[in-house]
Amino acid sequence: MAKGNYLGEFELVVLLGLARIADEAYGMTIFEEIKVVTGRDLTVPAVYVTLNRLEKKGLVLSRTGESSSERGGRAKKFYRLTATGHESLEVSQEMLQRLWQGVRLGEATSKS
Amino acid sequence: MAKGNYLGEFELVVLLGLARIADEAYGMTIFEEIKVVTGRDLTVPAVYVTLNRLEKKGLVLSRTGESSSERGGRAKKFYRLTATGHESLEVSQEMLQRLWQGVRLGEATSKS
DNA sequence: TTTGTTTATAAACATTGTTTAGGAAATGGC
DNA sequence: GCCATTTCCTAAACAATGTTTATAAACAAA
Repeated sequence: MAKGNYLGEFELVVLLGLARIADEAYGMTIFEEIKVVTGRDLTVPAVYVTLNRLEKKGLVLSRTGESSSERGGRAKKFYRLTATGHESLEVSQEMLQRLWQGVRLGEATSKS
Repeated sequence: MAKGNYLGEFELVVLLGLARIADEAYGMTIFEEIKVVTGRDLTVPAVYVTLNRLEKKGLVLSRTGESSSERGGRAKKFYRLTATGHESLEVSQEMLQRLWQGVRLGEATSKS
């Protein structure tokens, strides 16, 4: 396992997408949430792959929903954050906040 | 090239480390800055590898410093952000801000 | 049983993250 | 000069994460 075990870029995005959804979050919902909020051009499987990896790492947990969707379709897998996933978010947040503090993005970057 | 071309997790960290240093930023300085600000347990080569990749992508630019360090030692490579690198930071910042907004980290995550 | 819908997985490949080992370029003492 | 030491950087390999393409599971309705 990696040294610090920090969240990858997309892992963070998916985790935040999940965290934003109050209830009954599953693959498609998370996909939509990310797409809407970020405008990012992602694909559905990308989200699934990442959710599976996050689950393997213990950052999220899933339960399989009851079979009957409105009309047809495979059962949903609902996700939620674990305590560890929650902590990972906090760690990422703190680290990024500290790094961003002291950065002035609006000014000249090249003078020489 | 990747779809959205977003900054990787460590790429962002290095870019921010660089951005925080007003002048004469080079490998060791950036390494130290990241270490001090984040408390992260990184290695020097990790920073160099990433700087090289960022330069290849046009996000940073380097110039080789004059040879004379205090007493002995190879010449430094000073780095600065390019306009593109600057934009990448802005894009990352906006995306993360939007995602974080609406996330309440202080509350219960599991109820069922 | 066939068709259509929704959701999810599998496998492969590309990029990024991290480590281990070593080389380049300078200084100072002998 | 030659050798040891200091400082900084590179190379190559491997591990983890990001992304795509193709495909399958599970159900409803015709």
